[in-house]
Amino acid sequence: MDKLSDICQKLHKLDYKVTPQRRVILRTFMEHATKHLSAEDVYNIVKQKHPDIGLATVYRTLDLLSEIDILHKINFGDGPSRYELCQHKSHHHHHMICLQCGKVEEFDADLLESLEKQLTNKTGFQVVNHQLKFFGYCKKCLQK
Amino acid sequence: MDKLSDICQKLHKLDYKVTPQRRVILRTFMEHATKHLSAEDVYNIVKQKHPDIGLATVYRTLDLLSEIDILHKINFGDGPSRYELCQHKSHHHHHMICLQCGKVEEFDADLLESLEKQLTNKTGFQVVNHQLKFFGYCKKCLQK
DNA sequence: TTTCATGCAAAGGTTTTGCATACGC
DNA sequence: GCGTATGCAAAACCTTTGCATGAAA
Repeated sequence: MDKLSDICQKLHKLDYKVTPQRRVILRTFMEHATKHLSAEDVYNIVKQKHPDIGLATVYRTLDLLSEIDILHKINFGDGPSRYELCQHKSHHHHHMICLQCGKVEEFDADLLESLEKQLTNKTGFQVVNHQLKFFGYCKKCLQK
Repeated sequence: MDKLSDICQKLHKLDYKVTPQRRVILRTFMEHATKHLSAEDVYNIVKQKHPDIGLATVYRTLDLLSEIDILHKINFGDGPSRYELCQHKSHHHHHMICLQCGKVEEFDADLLESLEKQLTNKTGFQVVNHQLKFFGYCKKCLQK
């Protein structure tokens, strides 16, 4: 979908500088597209090839990238906030969190459009995004 | 719905002690049923009539009550976790978070049952609860 | 050359923990 | 009386901030 160069262009257009740190953090998300990384996760991955990076820079970059809708910030209720690339699908992609083992799986579906319309009609609230989490037990844990 | 005495009975049955602190924290939620209280909120309210209570006790009580499904823990992405009484409706009650003013409103609907069934069929994940948040702009902010 | 980004260290906010004491049962 | 719950203070954990330096445009 979005390539690194596309995202750098977006940064440019918005008058943000394209620094090596921002580049390497973005690349980290592309190389771990299926995972939900915390700031600490990103920091540890990036430090291997870029040992001088600071944790504060990671936080600032994640904030920035969330602000401009490149990353999506989620909190699963275990400690830290986690981030994933937005990509186009993200609006219809939800999380299943296993209460036993803590694993987070993903599920794509869009049955919320009609619910959103109903909500706007009733309340006047204009929806721009939603977040849906399912809590329960994953297949593996059920088999035990 | 659930009265204080019912909840105390539940504590009893599970071999937890019914202390004045637990009682007063529960009463706080009953008296602020429409709000989403953080640990600090609860602490400040309770301290007015019970100045010796400790913040750690509040945290431990909120944890306990969430564990046994009396309270429901939510994180709206602004600092602290917040809590509300579960009550029976809570499974079909969702939150609308205004990106402008930060106000949290509630919306009741149950269109997720069919989605949950579909999810279980496809993935084998057994759902016990869900959490749905809508982000957008509230009526008041739209009018400005 | 100007301005924004970075690294470091310190501070801030939220939550958890250890331990001696107090209290429900 | 036994064992859990409490209060306090300290620590742990996650995140933000101030400031001097460094690098992108």
